[in-house]
Amino acid sequence: MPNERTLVETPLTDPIALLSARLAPWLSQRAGGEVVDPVVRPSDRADAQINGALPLAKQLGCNPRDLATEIVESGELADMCSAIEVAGPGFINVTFSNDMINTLLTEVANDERLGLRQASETQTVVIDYSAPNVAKEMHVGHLRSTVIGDALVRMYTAAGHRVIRENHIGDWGRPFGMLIEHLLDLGEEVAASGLGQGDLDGFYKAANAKFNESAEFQDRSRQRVVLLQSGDAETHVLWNRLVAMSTEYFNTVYRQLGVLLVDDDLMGESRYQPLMPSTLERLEGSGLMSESDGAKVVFPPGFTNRDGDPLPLIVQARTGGFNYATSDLACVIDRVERLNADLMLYVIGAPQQQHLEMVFAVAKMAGWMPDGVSAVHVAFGNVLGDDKKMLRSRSGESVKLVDLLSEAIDRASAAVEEKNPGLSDAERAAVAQMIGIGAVKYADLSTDRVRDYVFNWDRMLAFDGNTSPYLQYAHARIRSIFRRAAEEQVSVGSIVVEEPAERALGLQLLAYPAALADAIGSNAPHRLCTYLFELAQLFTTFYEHCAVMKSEGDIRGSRLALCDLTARTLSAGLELLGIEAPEQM
RNA sequence: GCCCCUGUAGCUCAGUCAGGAUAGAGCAACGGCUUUCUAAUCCGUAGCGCGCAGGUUCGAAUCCUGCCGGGGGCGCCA
Repeated sequence: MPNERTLVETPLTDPIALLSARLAPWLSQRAGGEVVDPVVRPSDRADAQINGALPLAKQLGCNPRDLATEIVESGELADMCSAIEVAGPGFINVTFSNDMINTLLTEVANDERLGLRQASETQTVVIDYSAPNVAKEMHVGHLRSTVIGDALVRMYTAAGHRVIRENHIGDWGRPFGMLIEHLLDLGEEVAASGLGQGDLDGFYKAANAKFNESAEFQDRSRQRVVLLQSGDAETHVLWNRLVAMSTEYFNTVYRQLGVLLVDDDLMGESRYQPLMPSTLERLEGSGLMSESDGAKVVFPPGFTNRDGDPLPLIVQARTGGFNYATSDLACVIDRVERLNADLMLYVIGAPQQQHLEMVFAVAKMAGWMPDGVSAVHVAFGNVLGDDKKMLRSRSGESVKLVDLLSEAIDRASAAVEEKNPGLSDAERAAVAQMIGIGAVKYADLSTDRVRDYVFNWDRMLAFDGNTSPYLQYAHARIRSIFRRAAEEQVSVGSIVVEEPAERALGLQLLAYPAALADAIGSNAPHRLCTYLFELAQLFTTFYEHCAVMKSEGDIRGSRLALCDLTARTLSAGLELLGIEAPEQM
């Protein structure tokens, strides 16, 4: 797996990274040539603390306080700091000089990329996400995959990688026999008015009910599956209709949600069917495959079943059919050999963990994932209701994603109308869309994805706390300042931090690339959320304490520049999360 | 039975990957600031010792072991 450093280039404008880079050679020399991590961390006692003296002193067998003192007295860091002192058992507390902060901020303010550097080694990153099923409703589980995957796509792209989106839709398999037969029974006109209008659940349930009730329908369905798999032309036309109607519907959801997925990203299960025989042949040739209970299987080491016996990955059922393990293996081959993937992310629910681990293990054993190529299961937990159980509608069914999104927009619209009645209908609609969708996405992205989270309208739409509206509001306020600045014909000047609130805001602005690196390194968008929330908090503190337009001259120019950089950082960060930043709200 | 994830203030969550100095935020509670650059804000008070018990370490929410609660997975569906 490529390490964090190759995924995100070390920023040249982050004081902590600069401090670390400055200190590392000195420490290394002191340690006799070994590579030493200075262990520089943000601190609440100063701007940063250097902890590296403690472990190094232990290694060298000297007193940690003396070593820390030695570091301070070396003068190595003198030009970066306005204060530097040894504390406690050997910590070094560092206060960055305002000169350095101003220089770095000026550099970032003049940089369209806000200090982010292009990766020196571009990786090809394949991201598998969303994956709804044809003729089935999208629900909150798809929300998570779609929203998290979309954020990762944007983040990796921003870091300078080549990102390939893969929407592995469920467009193949046994249910398609009954779905096609049901389509025929209804007639295409009627089916289109159902599926095309987004009544996927109704269609699927009706087909399923018929399947359970009618032996005759079951027969037809089974025969239809055979026809589909054997490539019967008429059947394929019908199948294509089903897929087309569903993907059209998915696209309306994607547009509503504001994610990047388009038709070119569709890479459904059906696409891997032709690759499966050769996948099996290659497995056979590798000598890994064996037979068990009539099925063709591979036993990756380390997996056991209930009885403690080795657990197989079944690649061909007793009946001769392929299954999702075969398909997923073919998929790995395709991504590595056709797409040249260096890194494959699977944004799929946590229950699939063992399955994916087994697939990855087998792919490695077979040599399909050579050194330098890696696959990561980006797992996520469930969306819960207030009762801490899986989110359900009042009638006890899973919640349709479209209903959820339109409710979000309705609620946002009502809030906007109350808070800012001056907006025109069109403006309100646009803002409500940004706020409602942003709130839903941010609620999903802002907690550690492996945990379940509780879905709560009031909390996610609140204008304070760690929410999307709070961040959007901070942005809108800045834009408001600039509307006024334009009227008064004043513009940004050069940044000179003076007040504590200005300084704190400035330091946070410089930490943007590091925050992205952190988020990418663990495929954790919530880390970016945390950063942006802190940024918004520091901005509002600054906003309260440092009047911008009421100040004058260089101070006003500097504050405007800080405002501008903050707005750009908020907007860019939100964009990486797939959330829009309104000009007013 | 085995394996995986999870357990931090009343509530919702950061912090665990890379161990550091009195454990953080938001909400709710309480108390302040307002003829505002959008108060959809800001300032302050109070509240947790991190599921439990051991261990490693100069130092543990963070690493290790065991146990407990919650969720999930464990052969021919995907």
